[in-house]
Amino acid sequence: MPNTAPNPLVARLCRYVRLSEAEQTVVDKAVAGPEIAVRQRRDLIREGDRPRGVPLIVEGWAFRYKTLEDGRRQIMSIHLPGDLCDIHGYILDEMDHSIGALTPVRYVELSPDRIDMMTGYSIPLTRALWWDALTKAATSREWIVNLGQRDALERLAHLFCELFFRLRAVGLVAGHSCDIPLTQTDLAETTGMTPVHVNRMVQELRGRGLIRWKGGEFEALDLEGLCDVAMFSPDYLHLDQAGRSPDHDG
Amino acid sequence: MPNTAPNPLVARLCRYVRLSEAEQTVVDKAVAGPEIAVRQRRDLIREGDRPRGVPLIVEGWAFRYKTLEDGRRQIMSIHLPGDLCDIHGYILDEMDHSIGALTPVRYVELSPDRIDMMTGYSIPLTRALWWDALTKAATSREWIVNLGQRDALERLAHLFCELFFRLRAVGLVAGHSCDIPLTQTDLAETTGMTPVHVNRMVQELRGRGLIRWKGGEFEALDLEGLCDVAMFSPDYLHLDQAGRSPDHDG
DNA sequence: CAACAGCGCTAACATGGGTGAACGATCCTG
DNA sequence: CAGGATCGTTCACCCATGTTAGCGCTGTTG
Repeated sequence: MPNTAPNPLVARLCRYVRLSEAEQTVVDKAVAGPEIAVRQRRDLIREGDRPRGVPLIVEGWAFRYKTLEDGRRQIMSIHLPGDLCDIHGYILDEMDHSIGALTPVRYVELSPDRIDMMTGYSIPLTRALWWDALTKAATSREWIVNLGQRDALERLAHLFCELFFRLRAVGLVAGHSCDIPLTQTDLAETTGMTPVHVNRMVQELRGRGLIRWKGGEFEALDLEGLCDVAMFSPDYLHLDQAGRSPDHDG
Repeated sequence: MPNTAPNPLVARLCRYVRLSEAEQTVVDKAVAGPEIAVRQRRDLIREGDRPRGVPLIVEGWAFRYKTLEDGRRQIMSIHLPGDLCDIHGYILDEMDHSIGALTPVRYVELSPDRIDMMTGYSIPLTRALWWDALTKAATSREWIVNLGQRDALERLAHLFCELFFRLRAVGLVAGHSCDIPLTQTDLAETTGMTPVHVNRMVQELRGRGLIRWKGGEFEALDLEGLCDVAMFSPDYLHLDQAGRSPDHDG
């Protein structure tokens, strides 16, 4: 089958390390497999399930979340196209949280042996996969800082910044605009506030002329200003090419 | 040199997987090396430094933290004896946060090649190391849930529960007691509240007869009650032997 | 077309937790 | 022994954020 669309995992790993033809082929083979489609608001995997393999998001937005006994829910991470969800997570017996689809999602499930095929293949490939895992760990730590130290406005601004930079790194930003298909309730469950307060803070960011956001269409009117409010620095994303041209989708 | 004290990393990995004599020897060799002592409140590594190797905590408590421009500080994780700090973190060019010593700390720094020696040695060993890394990732996610969804009392109770279970798993609990050598300011920087409010919440937990905590000596007077308040479930720690006898100190 | 659900938005009110300041106890140090 | 630092503790006050309720728009479905 002809590979018209570029393999999103190859693209991701090339951000970290220069991969040889042979290495790229290995990754291609690992990713070759049936794409699975999940409808919006359905789960890819549920807490308590035995993990089957490692989801690689091909299209759409997914998220990890955990629900407390009394129904409160926290979104613990957001996964964009090209994101590998917890490589090696399959060795645990049981999921301690769920992964759901924020939008319609298409993903490939990499089986353990395909993962092993990649991780064992060569030093650069191993390194690239590790780099990816470390970046995710760093992001998760940054969310802890966000929730622990920043106030509501800063927190929201920070999340917008992170999403913007991550989307840009995978070519999903055109000019200063991108899709952010989250509801205000999603943002609330991500930033640990109520939907009502998210609304107040969104209005504030709009009022300051920092963002436009309507019907899922997001525009960073003043990216620098937004970063300032958030005290955002993209270091933790370890984007090699953080400064590269945003409209690089050719 | 005779190994009187058992290798803490071997002990840790044996929690996850049964290791052969040969595998244990490999781990022993990887850990063999000079112990480094850090004084209380000093840093093991600072943000911006190039990581040298992977610290393995032998004794004492360490913590990762990040400081915002305006001085606010968040503790992102706590490392107890036997904890390996971010295996493979050395492949990043630069630390995006710091690691400090809460108490006097003794640690060994595993060089990259020693890490590689272990990770490549055998399937069970690789798996054990992964298991450990995954557990840390899960803990980090749980902290996100804690900060995002639980209120101050629950958050504090949850932290005490986590520390208690983790200490118990490494044999540092006797009966229902253990050392928790944190100041209330440390707890504040961990749970995202002010020291004043930490104090109020500690009093509340004491008042309910759930804990005793004085001069660093902690006692879980009513562990079940504490877990209830916190909505704590130890699942995410993936302790094989969560229920084992607490006073198992040889 | 009617009914309904999801979403953004607003308003009035309630409260959890922050703020700033102070005091005593303990410990270290000169 | 005096002075200073650190830590736990308390208090009075106030603000950021939660709570509850409701409105209107839009899209979906029978």
